[in-house]
Amino acid sequence: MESQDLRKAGLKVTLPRLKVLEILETADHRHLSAEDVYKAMLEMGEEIGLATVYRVLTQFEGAGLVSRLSIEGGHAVFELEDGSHHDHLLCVRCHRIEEFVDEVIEQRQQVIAAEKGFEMTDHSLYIYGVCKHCQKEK
Amino acid sequence: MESQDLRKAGLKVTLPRLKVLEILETADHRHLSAEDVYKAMLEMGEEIGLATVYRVLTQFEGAGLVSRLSIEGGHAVFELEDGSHHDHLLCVRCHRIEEFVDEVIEQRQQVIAAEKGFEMTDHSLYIYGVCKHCQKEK
DNA sequence: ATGTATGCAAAACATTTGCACCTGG
DNA sequence: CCAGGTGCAAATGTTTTGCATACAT
Repeated sequence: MESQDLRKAGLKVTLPRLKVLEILETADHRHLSAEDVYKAMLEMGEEIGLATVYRVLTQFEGAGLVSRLSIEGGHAVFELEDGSHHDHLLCVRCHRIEEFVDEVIEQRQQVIAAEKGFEMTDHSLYIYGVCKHCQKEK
Repeated sequence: MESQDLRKAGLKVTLPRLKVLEILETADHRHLSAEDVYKAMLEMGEEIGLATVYRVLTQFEGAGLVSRLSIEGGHAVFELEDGSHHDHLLCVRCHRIEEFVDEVIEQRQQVIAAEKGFEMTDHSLYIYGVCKHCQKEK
């Protein structure tokens, strides 16, 4: 029951929050923009303001329930946090997003940060390309 | 003489363009936002509109004279293109930006893209951390 | 009750665009 | 001279905020 997750995060269990969680869990793609969530809510027949969606997603991010991807080109995208770190591959044609994990890269990053005298706190890696699907199409 | 570079790119050699190039070449840091360039121009006593800075930088990007970094947190940053591909390390405290090249990571990215059936067109990698300098300060 | 959450509209940002005027070749 | 470039102001798109109202505990 996700109400617990909300309470644990110090957030009151409200309808909008539960609905946003539900959408993140049941949507066909794991990666949704605030706008996507907003539209999905309306389609579900739930009243909500876009501002609330942003507020809720930001709070969820702070609580570690979701993570925010900062993709090139304006709007942010959110995904449910499942504890497993991973990076992303993005199709420049259809905007499909895939995930991957690569230990070699993870380690090299540590080494590079150390070489430069940085205490690494985070990193972001996006590989852009044309996915299988879109290659066929033309 | 950089007028040549402009002409080669099919751009008229105008004062604003030359000045923007000059600022990119002589600024103390290699990485400047449009706003930074704009302010530098004004300080130099040159009249320019912010819109022009954006237009010029975008054209330069198209011409391969500069590249655009899409860092987290809103505004884009531009650097003079020197032909050598590299990625970036960013200090989360002082916002210093350092560059690095790592063949191992470059290759792994190719492999990952291939495994996922992507034709890789580009990638963006940013390592965030606390730089040497900022570690001492506190 | 009472401190949070919400919705709406307005503000804030970074960036882009329309348009009349100016300028380089 | 004339296509292309510039400045300004207004438009854009995304995200944030102020404030009065509504709700969870």
